[in-house]
Amino acid sequence: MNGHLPHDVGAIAAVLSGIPLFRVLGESGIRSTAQAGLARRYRSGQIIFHQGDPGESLYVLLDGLVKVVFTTEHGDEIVLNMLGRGDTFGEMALLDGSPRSASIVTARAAWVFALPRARLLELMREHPGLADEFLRMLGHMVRRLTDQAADLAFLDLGGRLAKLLLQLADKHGHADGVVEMPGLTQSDLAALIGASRPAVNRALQSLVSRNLIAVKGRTITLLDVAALRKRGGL
Amino acid sequence: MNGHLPHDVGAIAAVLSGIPLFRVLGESGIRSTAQAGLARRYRSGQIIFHQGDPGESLYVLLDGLVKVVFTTEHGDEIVLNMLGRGDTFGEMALLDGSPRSASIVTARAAWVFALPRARLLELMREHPGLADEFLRMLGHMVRRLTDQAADLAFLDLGGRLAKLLLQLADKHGHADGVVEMPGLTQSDLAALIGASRPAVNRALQSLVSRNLIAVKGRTITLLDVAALRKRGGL
DNA sequence: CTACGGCTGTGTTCCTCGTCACATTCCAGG
DNA sequence: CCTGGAATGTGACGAGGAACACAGCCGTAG
Repeated sequence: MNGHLPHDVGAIAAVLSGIPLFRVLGESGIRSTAQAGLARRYRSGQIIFHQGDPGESLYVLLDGLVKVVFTTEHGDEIVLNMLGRGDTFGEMALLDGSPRSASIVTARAAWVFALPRARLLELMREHPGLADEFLRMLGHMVRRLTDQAADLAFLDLGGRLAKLLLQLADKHGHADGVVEMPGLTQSDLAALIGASRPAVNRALQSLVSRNLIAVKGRTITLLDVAALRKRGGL
Repeated sequence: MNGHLPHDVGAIAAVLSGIPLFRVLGESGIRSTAQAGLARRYRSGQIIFHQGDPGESLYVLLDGLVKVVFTTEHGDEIVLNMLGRGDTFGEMALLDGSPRSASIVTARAAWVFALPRARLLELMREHPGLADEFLRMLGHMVRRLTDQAADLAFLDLGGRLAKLLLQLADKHGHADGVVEMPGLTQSDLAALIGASRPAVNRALQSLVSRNLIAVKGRTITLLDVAALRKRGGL
């Protein structure tokens, strides 16, 4: 959140051009896209959209961190993914016109770019390669979800937690092995691996006691990546 | 498997035209597609392709029943889906060029149509609407998988089984509520809901004892759909 | 500075379900 | 009509983790 104005087109275009999905649009396409959408800022803990809403925009997370939350009919929540700078969300409801399949909640302050559906469809007509990129992206999503299902079926809680920490460090970590996460509570970790909060706490303690990780406040440092990988079934 | 010759183009075209994905090709497109691919027959228990193989074809299940099997590095297997007449498989590896993400195993004799990648790409160039259909299909797949993940996280074994039976009856059932499945053992049911085989057996017995279902050999009849839906968290 | 609300750390209890072990039934092929 | 291998039905046992309950902690807002 480097002090950019909400609608600094240059800054928006800069982020967009770092995303494979938009790269196919070329320099000029990216610039006009940046102008065709709307950028907004959100404080931590806000809801960008709700599961069940009609889907009228594609979103790009220009900066910040958000949770993808799926809620069952009974109010149970599972966090499907954490998204960071450069990630997109809201594609699914757009592409097939169905309601939003999950909610998006900011885990810390976020800067978000929204591209209206109509403009996206135009872009897809002008740039046939864009559809291919979406196919690739959805394909990747399908693979991630099948992995997640397999993990839930075959890994115990400790294994899922170890794997999660490795993934978080890989995707959102700062220096090597440091997972800093303002806005990510142990309850969130629990919702990410389908477990109860106390159980996650105990699993973390167990990893600490074996010197696989160190926990200080809300920052987790991975001390023994090899052992964690083993614990996570890799 | 109504005695059609393996390469009966008319019969193939008939099945293809019942599939939304191909409907956008129009009558003539379907016919030429039917001729551009290869139909094969498989016995029960055969493997159509292996997870990890390169993906060189899109498949359409003209008739029969197949399992989509995902195998972990340790050899544990989860059945991601059962596919029947008119379902397609093998899209994913095709669309992004990555290896097959799961194996396909016939659960009973099957008649399968394979369309080579090159021909599919041609079709997508000629018919831009085809990409949209794939996007819709993948979107649907993503939704199914998130549901499955939520089920694994929040439903107990009995609930997952009840839900599974309802889905199987809905998709592959004969008359109302009858799930007949030659080739689907209780081990397969277990692999579909991420549970052990003995546990599935006991859960079935439990449903029988409460008169929610009847089991005779490998045929399951749903007696009390409402109660099953409730048990499955619907 | 103090108070309050959310997060974190732990104990206790109970129940689900995995694992192992076996008996029984079913079916296909000799 | 046997016979063997696979699928099914059950029992016993133990571990993992959910649910509940509560005690320290830590920061933010009065």
